[in-house]
Amino acid sequence: MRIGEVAARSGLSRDTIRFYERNGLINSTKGNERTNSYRTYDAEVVARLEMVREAQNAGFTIAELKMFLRQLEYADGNTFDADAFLQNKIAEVEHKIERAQLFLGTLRATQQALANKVKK
Amino acid sequence: MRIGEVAARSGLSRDTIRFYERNGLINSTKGNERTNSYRTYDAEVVARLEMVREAQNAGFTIAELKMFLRQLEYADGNTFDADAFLQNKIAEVEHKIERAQLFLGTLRATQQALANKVKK
DNA sequence: CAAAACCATTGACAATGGTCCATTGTTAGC
DNA sequence: GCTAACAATGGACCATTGTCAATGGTTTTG
Repeated sequence: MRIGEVAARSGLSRDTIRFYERNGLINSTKGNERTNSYRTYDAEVVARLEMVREAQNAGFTIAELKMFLRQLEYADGNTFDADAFLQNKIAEVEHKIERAQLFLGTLRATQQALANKVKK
Repeated sequence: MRIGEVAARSGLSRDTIRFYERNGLINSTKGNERTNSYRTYDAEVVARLEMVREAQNAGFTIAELKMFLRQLEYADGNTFDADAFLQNKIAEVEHKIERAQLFLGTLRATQQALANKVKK
């Protein structure tokens, strides 16, 4: 499929998709028609973009994502790095979740306090 | 206390603290000595900076934090906005946590897949 | 009292994650 | 065949979140 369709399916702008491609998060091939220079995207990139969004939400930077996705691809030779990297990231995300839950408590308490103030 | 102590206690740089103050996340007063222009910080700002860090971790931008902290201060008149704002934010953080947990699953699965590949 | 450490202010710089624009070319629909 | 919509490329631009350096003054300390 072409970039427009990827954009429509993923909800991202074409510019963003190209930006991600420049940064190595996805890739495309040259397309058959030799009349143009349009790129062709595999259907799987949509899923991949989905994952990118999840990972970003979890605090991954684009540089980290690039590494992570490379590991998904051909995790053969340098598996040591990959494992350590993942281990780190997992711990990081876990920690982040814990702290978010704490903060959620703060938010709820604030809401509560506010409600009381109103009733009074 | 002066900015240096705040920095030491909070673990943030003086520049960052000033940056936060410029952006309305904390404030200071003028200090008694009229020989200098040093600012004085209340002890509570350290706790406040702590909360700022938590909130940022949970995805708050500085602009949002500013609003939130203002509500904590004098949530009297416009409590409607504050409540809606908090409600929104709570839902947002909850959603974020859920997604982070999903992604954590992906990370673990990847780690698992990698481990299997190695054993093979 | 001299030097080291601290403070305020200003403005430049930087990294991250995009977004927008202009230009040029291609394709699709009427 | 014309026009609208789509695509590629390059570079400018943007907001956010800080960080750094220069300058000029103040305080602390040995």
